[in-house]
Amino acid sequence: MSEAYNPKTIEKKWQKIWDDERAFHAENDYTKPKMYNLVEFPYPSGQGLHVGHPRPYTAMDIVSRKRRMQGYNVLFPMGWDAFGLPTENYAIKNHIHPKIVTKNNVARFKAQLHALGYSFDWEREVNTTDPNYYHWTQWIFLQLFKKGLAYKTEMPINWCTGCKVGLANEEVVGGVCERCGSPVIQKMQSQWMLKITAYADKLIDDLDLVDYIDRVKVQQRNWIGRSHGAEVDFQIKGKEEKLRVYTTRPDTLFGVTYMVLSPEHPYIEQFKDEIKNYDEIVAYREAAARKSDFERTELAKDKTGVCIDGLTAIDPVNGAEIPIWVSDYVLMSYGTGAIMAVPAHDDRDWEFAKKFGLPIIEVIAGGNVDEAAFTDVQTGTLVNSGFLTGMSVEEAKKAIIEFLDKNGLGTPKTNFKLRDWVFSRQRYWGEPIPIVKCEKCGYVAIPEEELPLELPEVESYMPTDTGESPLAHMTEWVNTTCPCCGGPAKRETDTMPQWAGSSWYFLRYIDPQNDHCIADPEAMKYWLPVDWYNGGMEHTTLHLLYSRFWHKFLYDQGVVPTPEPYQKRTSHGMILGENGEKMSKSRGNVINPDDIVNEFGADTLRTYEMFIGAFDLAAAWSQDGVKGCRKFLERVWKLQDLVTEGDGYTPELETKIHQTIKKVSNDYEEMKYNTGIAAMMTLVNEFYKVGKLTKADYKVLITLLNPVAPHITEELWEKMGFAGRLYQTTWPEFDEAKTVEKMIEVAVQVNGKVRGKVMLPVDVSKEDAIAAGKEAVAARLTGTIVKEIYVPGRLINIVQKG
RNA sequence: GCCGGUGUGGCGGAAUUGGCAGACGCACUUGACUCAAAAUCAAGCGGCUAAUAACCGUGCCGGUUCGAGUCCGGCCACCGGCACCA
Repeated sequence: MSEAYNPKTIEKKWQKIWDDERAFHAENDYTKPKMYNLVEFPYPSGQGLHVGHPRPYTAMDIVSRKRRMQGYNVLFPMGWDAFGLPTENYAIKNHIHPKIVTKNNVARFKAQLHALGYSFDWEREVNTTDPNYYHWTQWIFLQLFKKGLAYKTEMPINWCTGCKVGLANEEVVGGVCERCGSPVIQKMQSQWMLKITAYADKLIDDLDLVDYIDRVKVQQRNWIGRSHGAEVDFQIKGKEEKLRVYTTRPDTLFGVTYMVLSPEHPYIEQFKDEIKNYDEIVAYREAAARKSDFERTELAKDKTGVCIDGLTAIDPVNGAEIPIWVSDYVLMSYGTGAIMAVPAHDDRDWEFAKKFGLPIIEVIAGGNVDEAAFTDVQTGTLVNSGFLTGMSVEEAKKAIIEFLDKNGLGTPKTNFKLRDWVFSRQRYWGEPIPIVKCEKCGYVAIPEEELPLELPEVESYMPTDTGESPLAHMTEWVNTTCPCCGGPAKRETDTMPQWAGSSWYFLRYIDPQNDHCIADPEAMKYWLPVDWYNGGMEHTTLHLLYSRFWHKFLYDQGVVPTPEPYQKRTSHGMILGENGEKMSKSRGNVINPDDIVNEFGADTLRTYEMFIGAFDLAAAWSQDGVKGCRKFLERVWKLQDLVTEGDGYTPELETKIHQTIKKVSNDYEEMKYNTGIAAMMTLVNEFYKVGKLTKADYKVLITLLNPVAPHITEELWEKMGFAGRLYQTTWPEFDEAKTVEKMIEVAVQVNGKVRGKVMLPVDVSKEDAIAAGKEAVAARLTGTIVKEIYVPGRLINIVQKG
């Protein structure tokens, strides 16, 4: 009898051996086929590891371990995304330097990850708060600055009243701060911006080059929000000036019955003398400005507006004189801040026209514009539209854009919803922006030799209500000289957002110690792109988009060798509490992974998280389910007592073994871990049914299981006296011919209902199969047979009438 | 409102993509072992049934097909994202 399975000792033992043997170190051996697997590096929070972390980490660990055994040079690194507000807030509250807080948190996270037995190459560990790392984050910023893609501008920003910091649009969710839930207000502030919009087209188009799961691509496309249309000029009656609008439906130009300006449109000021009801319009503008984001959303259905008395526009295609309104349903921040309204074919314009009694002119037949706007672009035909009449929407669009262009009345135009990236944060615990402001020279980059520009020590990390970073109080640090003219200058005191360090970290893993550049170009050429990147859906329009942007910029600068950073992107589902709700302290349903490791072992936790359900869907925790997985590992452990000497597979299980190798190998690659584990459970059950197994049988089982449960299998490998280490062995092969059963049970249906079964040889002819099937259900064949179907290896269906 | 996802036993979930619905696991029931319990092992386990008979059964309604969880049309519910983007 073998001794009891004791994960505590086994797991520590093997973790030490793997460390000592540098088992998972990825060499820059360019002769071997490579695979670069990436998981999102964690933010080392004070709470420690969450049970959500091991799900993606174990999944990619499985793929990495399997591919190593298949001969790949696998890079599977880990690091720390350690700048960020929670650390800073904790530091303020407890009067500890954020550096110390970070160090402690990293140590704890690392110990926890280590205890889970991941095959990370710890020699390539990176930390975004390390000056040797953020040296290169700053360097990338300087390249962006030099190419005009980083600029400073005074603009209204999203100001979180809780965190006292500016936020990117992507960080504001439903009018409140994504992180702390405090209300977000608009505040004028001078901000560093990154021109991500310059890459909007490439960020959409190049999605065709990569293998991302569809929902990621769809979400990125929607977020970037590209639309094709035209800008059209409307003459303002009696003036030189024209009113320029953006429309995606220039084909409806004959149906324009009014125009709308955004309340902030400059023409309101410019033509204030002509506008007879100027006071009324200013009052409307002020009322609109006072609306909170929440109110604007809530009131979206109920349109408001004021007609400008004294200004009208002329329709460029038919000379009609059109009133101009002001309404807050038109945004200054998109297009030209003004629209042509076609109530017959736009829902919003239709609502507005109905409310204010404006005319509705149908120009596309196909609907009933008295009832609702007709917005279908597939089926309608143009009417009441001069030279466009009779055309389809598509034809009309082409024709009108050509017409406008030729006559100087408008131009084709593409617009995006994507805005530039607000890159300043008024906080301490981030990368200093390596720029100084000189009275004479303006904003000047600090010389690259001076990088890294390190964070100075400050007395207080407290953020301020004035919107200034804590760094602003460090006068001896702030006051410096201009690298350009030598005159007095001030350092930028804003820091970078947390997204900065994570936008390029996968490059640094390739060559983490390099002092001369981001990473050695030869090494990047070998390792890039990342072959497989798994991460959370919540990062789709943030981190994933930002890092694609930076990578594309670096590609254009010749720094990196590939246009896209990640070849394949997959995403895992969330782990929910036992009650099916999101885990949180306030709900009291948090599971601590340390407790599971202590009670059941890391291998059990890993197995359970992979067995819990489909990898891409959310799944609720179940403590009983954890026990079930421990039981499975116990059964694998105890099989050692049933092992007999012998080279080949147990004859009666040979087919099953080949099938299992095939199934598990495929399932790991397709992230169907739950069914792969189920297949191994079935095989274990078969071994117990037979009552014995050969060494060869056992070898296959523990090799297949190794990526999921690496410690127990490595221990069993040693106990069985197999040569070398399990992690160094090769992945088992299957013989396709041997995965096929010789005799197959086939269902026999009569009129589509199963009425019997027959055992048939796999290669039976259709005629013989049907004959055997008829015999099996002879008693039921009372009518006239009209059809006989045989699906090889599956079923026979006899269709009869009467 | 728009976009995406999901809906299958008491529960988590399978189903080779149009071919025997419920693999695997949990929970439960019964039996063995035990003074007893736990653990372990064995058997059972969708509903209706005396039944291993028949029938019903994959959110709802309809359709295509010899055959539908899977395809088509029309709904409903829940989850996630976006939200006056012209």
